[in-house]
Amino acid sequence: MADTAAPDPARRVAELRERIENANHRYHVLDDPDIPDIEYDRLMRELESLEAEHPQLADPDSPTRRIGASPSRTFAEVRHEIPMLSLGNAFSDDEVRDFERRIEERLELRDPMFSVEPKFDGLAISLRYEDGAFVRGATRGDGASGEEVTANLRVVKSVPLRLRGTDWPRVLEVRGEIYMPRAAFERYNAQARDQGGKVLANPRNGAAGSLRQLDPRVTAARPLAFFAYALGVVEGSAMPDTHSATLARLRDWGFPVSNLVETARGVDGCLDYYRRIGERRDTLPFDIDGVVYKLDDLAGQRELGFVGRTPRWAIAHKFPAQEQATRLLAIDINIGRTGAATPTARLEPVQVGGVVVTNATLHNADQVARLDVRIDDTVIVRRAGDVIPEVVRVVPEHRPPTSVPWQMPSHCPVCGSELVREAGEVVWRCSGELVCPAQRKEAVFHFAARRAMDIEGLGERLIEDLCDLDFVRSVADLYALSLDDFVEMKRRADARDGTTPETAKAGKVATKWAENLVDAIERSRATTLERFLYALGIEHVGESTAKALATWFGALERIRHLPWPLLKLVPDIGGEVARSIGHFFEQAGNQQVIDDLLARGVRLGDEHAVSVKLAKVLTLGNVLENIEIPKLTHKRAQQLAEAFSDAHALAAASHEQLVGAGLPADTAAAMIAWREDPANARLLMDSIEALNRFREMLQDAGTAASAPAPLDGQTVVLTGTLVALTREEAKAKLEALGAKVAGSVSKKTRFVVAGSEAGSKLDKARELGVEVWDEQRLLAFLDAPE
DNA sequence: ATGCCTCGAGTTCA
DNA sequence: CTCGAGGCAT
Repeated sequence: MADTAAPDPARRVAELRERIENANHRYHVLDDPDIPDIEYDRLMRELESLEAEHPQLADPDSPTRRIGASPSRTFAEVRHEIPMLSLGNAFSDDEVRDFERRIEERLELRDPMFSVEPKFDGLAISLRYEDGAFVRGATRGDGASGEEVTANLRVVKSVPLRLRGTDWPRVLEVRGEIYMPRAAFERYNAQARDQGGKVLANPRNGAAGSLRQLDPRVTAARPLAFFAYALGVVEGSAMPDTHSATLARLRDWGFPVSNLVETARGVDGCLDYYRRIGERRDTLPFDIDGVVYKLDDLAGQRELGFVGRTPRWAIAHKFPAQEQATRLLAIDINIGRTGAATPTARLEPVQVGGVVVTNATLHNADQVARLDVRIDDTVIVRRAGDVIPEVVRVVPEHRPPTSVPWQMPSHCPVCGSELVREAGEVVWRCSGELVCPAQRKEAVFHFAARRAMDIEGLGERLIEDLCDLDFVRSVADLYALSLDDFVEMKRRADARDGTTPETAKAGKVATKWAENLVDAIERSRATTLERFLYALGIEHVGESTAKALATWFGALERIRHLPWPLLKLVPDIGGEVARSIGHFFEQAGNQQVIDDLLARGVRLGDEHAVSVKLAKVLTLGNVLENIEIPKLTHKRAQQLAEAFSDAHALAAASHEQLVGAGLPADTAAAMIAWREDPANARLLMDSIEALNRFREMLQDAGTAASAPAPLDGQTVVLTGTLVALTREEAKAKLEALGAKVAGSVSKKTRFVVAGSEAGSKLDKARELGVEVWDEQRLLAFLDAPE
């Protein structure tokens, strides 16, 4: 059979490629091999040697290339022109019935046909074909954009490199699931164990991890497979009008489509399918976590549309979350940044849904009481729909007779300070504040976080060591650390742990990590007021509040010594938040830390003048109202402010003068009595001084200040997927024009920008009669704001 | 007082 | 991501 003459290498190469791809298709897609492995290997070797002899015949789509190209540095981002969906979940028959009833009502029909399929437990991807050739593959990512993993997908044998047949569209995107068959997973792990390699936790993580390999040759060694189940962009040719026919067409083109896919009529057909698949679940060659029902008729799908990012025409019917019984070994207390004491269950390690679970949060003392979880209990652990393990309940039969209800300890396990609970609050907190090492560590961790000071490389372990070995007592100490300090710290940590110092092994050159850290710390010195305020870790001050403080007051000095009741002048800052900020700045220790940070070179590059927005709310009446003088209502405060042109005169006014200004006698008396307290008198004076100071600044800054931003004070909402801009970019640009970008639509919303696949927010906007813009209009507006 | 809406805080594992 | 609670409008 061998053509020893080999007259035309090009023709032979083409022939070999075709035969090998056919064999691949029969083997990997149809699961029906037509030639023995030995024959396949022989063809492959022949092709390899021909390609080596005749480099001009090389082709990136040759089957020999499936073994993998050389490593790439990182993954590029790929935007999905048509976003990749997430599905709504149903956990009960009733939820499926609701789903079906909604479709029947909206489309006014009975018992529609559904395409029903297993829900593969793998990794969703999108494959792009142009003129029949595979050109790009990407992970689902967040649905709007994912990572470009073309090289890794090329080595997956059931991914066609070229489409079969001829009638395919010019551009075709096929969506589906990459998964690792169970047998292949077992085989891989057995081998890995033998060779002392890394064992994969479960097939799903195996698939996900394999695709994210930077080196496709590693991916090639992992046994991955693919199932197609949906379309993305299609250009240049008509497609069938049902989902099931679409899948059949994909099959013809060479895509693997699971043979468990069926059609079913109405809810009964769906539920029947669910049960049949459920029975077979354990014997299937791959993991599934439920089944998916999709309305088969594509016109009906279009009519139904989306709610948010999930389609109304499809739903995932999940199998019950996997539950496991295990022993609860202990309940530890975790102390967070704010001192919150969170009970955590330490569990006998147990496999739940494929991963080993050893910890599960118990949320708070009330939750522990509700479940009546006790040490040594046998508990049921579940990895609910998503990932995070939770304790569902106790198995009372297995409870040891001597067990006693668990109680929140009275003192912090870390620093020994008392644990206290505010009236009406659920959480217990460590009262140690600055002295509690746990809180200090968390504070440093928060400070260094990406969204705060963004000190790259300063992670949990390092912070732990720095704090434990006393190199860092406050965040300001970070800025006094030298290269030698880091090296010395590492030496002591190694000595403490009895580990062999890497520095000793490799000589003194192994300090690159320390150099990087010193650099990272240096870089973080240049920051913004907003990030700095957030980094301080003041309770109730997250990114959004930090930003508000920064824009309204413009400079740290104006905030850190402000009588805290005045913070309430800023919208969205109320009593609780203002008090918390005040409490923070009242502590000398915190002020010292800020002084140290500034002295050690932290620079707030964006400090600016007070916002003119303050002028509107900065009135004597508002100030009086916000410092909460007893009996002084909003109306009375405004009235009083009208009567006194000189704020200082008001602060010193006698009972008679107050009554003269129109205040009822008892209100005046209450104010005088309140003022007797030196602390209150002081607050009044300080507030008035701050008021006058800001007024002057506002005048100096010039009332001629810039015209108000076009969208000043207006709220806009983004929904759906934008094409030209990312959501972040759009948000930044709108904010630059003075807008506030909110997450949900209300009557106050000025307009909603709706990208493609816009969902419930768009519905809501229409319902409330809020103006809706498309992306074009937004772009035009950003280009030339009116 | 009541009911949205948004923001903050906390959490698991690879 | 989910829950709770703070802020604000009704």
